[in-house]
Amino acid sequence: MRSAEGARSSRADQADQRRAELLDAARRVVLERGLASTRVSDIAKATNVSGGLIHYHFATKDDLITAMLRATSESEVRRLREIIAGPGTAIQRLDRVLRFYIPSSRSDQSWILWLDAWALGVREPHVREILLELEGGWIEILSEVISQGMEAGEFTCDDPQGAAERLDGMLDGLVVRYTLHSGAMSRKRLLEHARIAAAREVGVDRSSFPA
Amino acid sequence: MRSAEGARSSRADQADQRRAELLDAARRVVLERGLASTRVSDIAKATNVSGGLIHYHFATKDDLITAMLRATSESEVRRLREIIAGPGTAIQRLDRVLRFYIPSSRSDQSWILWLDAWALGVREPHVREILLELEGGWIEILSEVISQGMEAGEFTCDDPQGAAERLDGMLDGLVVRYTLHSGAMSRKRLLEHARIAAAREVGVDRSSFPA
DNA sequence: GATTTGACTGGGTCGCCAGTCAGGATCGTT
DNA sequence: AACGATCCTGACTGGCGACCCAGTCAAATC
Repeated sequence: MRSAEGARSSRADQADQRRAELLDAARRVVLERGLASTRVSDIAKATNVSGGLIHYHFATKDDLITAMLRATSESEVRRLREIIAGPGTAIQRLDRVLRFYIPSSRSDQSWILWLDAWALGVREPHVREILLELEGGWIEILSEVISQGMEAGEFTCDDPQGAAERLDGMLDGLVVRYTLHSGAMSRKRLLEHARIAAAREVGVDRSSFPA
Repeated sequence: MRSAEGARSSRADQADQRRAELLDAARRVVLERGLASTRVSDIAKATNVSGGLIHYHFATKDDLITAMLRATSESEVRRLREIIAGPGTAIQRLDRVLRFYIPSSRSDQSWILWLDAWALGVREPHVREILLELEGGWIEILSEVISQGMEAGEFTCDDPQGAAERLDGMLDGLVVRYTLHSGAMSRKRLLEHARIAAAREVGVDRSSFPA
């Protein structure tokens, strides 16, 4: 069942690559145009591919969108895990997580995707499930860093899970505000709020955070 | 330009009433079906009215939706103002605000509207403006109650505005979680989080809140 | 080198839905 | 009563967009 094990470009590989390419284009197009006004043909155009090909690889538009959201969510959680496995004190890692949460600049509109997904998730159980896993991932990571800090004697916290839920919620809410009305909430102020709240939750002084 | 000042049912009144009725139906339909799959004809059906009539009172569907969101937002802010103008100690009023924030039961899905509106607001400046006013209203009210409490000597807080922003953000984020996955976050737990965070922000003990 | 399999094209179809329009009913005014 | 303004109806349309399909082409297999 194939020429040699060195074969890098079998038919299956080609299909996988094409699917990944389509997911990528889908993400870009949805970010740019919004879920509501994204057409299958837009994604086809962005990939320089015929409209028919989309439906060859994905049965329906919903399938494509759902797969794209799943892929994005999984890659986000993967990067998060790398962060908390990284070097530094617990507070440094916590700070890195907070900064990863927050859009890195005015032009980073990646959160738009999740605003669309939240609205979609209300009606679509598959999407809702993806969102549940993503949020669960965030909370778990936060709670894990806090526990690490407690073991290291850096932090004090009698309910890491609860603290993680509160922090995660606050960041979600503030990022919505920042994404929608960046004029009313600067990135600096957002990060400051995050550090103040996090410092309180883990029982350290706000000045313990890096400048 | 009219019979007597006692006239309660002039043509203008009738039109106003019909418009209000349509806005109300629009809200119900959007909550039930979601913005994305709400048709103008659905709203017409829900009002027992012809499709054409909608476009007699509202030029476009967008106009109708925007007006509905504006009306809903304004009524929400109005009710909020009543709460903080009400009786009781500052902490009682603060608690009332928190409880007004949180959906009153599993079946209260009113927040779905704002999830849809957030996604819409990314592309529609008019909607974004409404959202800005609504959030601004919440933050202002929170900050006002906190200030009242400080004047009364109940609270300590060196940045009421910042505290209000953090609380508002946290509640937004947690309510999203509650609305989307009520299984992962009970109303009780949500309220508990709100009280813990609020107590910290205003420098009182969590036990100061009503049971 | 013949045949099969899989990737891909592009035109077509079919249903849906916002918005239009011509006309009808009802109200207020004179 | 007559008339104009306003409210309302329901059939219609024009465009759009997801999905289908018949056919092409190239790579894999025999």
